[in-house]
Amino acid sequence: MKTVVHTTPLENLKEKILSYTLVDDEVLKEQLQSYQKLNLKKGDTLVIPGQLVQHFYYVVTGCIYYYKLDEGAQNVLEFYTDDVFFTDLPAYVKETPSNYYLKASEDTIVYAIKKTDAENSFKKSHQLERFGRLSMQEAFIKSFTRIERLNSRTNEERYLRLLKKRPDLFQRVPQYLIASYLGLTPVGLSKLRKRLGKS
Amino acid sequence: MKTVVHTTPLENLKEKILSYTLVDDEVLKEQLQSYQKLNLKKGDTLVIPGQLVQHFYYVVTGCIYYYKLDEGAQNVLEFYTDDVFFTDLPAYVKETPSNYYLKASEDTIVYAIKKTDAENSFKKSHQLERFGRLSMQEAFIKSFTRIERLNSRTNEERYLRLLKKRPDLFQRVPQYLIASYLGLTPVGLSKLRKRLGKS
DNA sequence: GAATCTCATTAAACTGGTTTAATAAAAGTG
DNA sequence: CACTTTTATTAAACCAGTTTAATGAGATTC
Repeated sequence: MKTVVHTTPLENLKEKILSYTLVDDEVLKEQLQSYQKLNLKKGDTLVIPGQLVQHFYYVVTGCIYYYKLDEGAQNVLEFYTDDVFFTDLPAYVKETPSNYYLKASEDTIVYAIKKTDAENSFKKSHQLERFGRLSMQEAFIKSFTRIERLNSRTNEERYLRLLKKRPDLFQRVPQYLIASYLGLTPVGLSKLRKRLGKS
Repeated sequence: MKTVVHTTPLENLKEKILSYTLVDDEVLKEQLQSYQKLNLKKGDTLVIPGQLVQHFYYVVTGCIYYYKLDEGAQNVLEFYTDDVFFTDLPAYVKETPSNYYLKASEDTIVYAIKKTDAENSFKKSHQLERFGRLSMQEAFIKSFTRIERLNSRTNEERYLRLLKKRPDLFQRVPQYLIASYLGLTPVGLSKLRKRLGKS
């Protein structure tokens, strides 16, 4: 009989928060109670265009992709996978209808916290406010590296970089979504791959 | 004789901070004392590659552009103009040498706060921590809209959008930097403009 | 005010993408 | 298993950008 160290999803979230800054146990406990667990099936959506975005999310396992439709074409901005926070921030902050989809590309477990709860906790606790600042800072830096890549690399470099940095994506997400993320058409990515394969 | 309401640069900064959240007067006063005023001439740099980035900055007037060199070519990521906070965040946060330049494209006044001072103030004051979080959130959203544009628009749309949103840039910054910001060569931008002019 | 720099435009040849459409292969589904 | 749906590849025609190099037009400097 095997002894398994069982990590609950909520413990993942707790560890994640503590990775940013120290938070007293009672405060953290109360904060964690504000999160609601959601089990999403492949294809389920958290947000669709026109909706208000009243939650902040955390992916425990699975993959959420963030995209919009431009003249019928999916346009992928980001993939959120294991142990990251996300939401549609512009809509969340401004409380205006979203222009985006947040959709599970596979079965996915997320925790959701209501904006009002999140804001109250920031107001009540300096420590959680700090966690908020630092996680936002991290998100900003990630977003910055995205800009860096979009701006400065050729498609080929971006493809190779993604292949190296997030190889799991190529297993779990269809290639046409990756093409979109790289700013290519599926045809374009296919040609690029062919070109590389030959050399 | 004219009566002029004179706004000092420091008052700009004060207003900016208060635009995010309430901060008690004494706390704010102390915070403002941590900022050092810098008068930059056109071409002066705040950061060059290889340097550590130990300050957070605020542009009062003027324009700082944020770029790196890729095989000799300037690659512009952002222009920071009046009343915005900025720094080279990845280098600032990780305390690793910068890969970028921060350079004045015209005579520019900035305020600078040392990282240690900034961090202390966040630690001491929940209100300033909150200011930190909200300003970071705003920066993230701006960066996000940049990704949105880089990712989803054609060069033509991006050009027209920039022309509309930040017409001042076209007056104060050479066109080849704008081309770089749009992800084009100077030649490419020139052709694009020609094409548009004709139609 | 002549000489020098800096910046924008144009031309020509080239290229890595696009679109559209057909085909092939793989993955669900009853 | 056969059927349908989804995803990836290929081909062909096209185009918006690239590079390189020459020219032009404004600023700057002495």
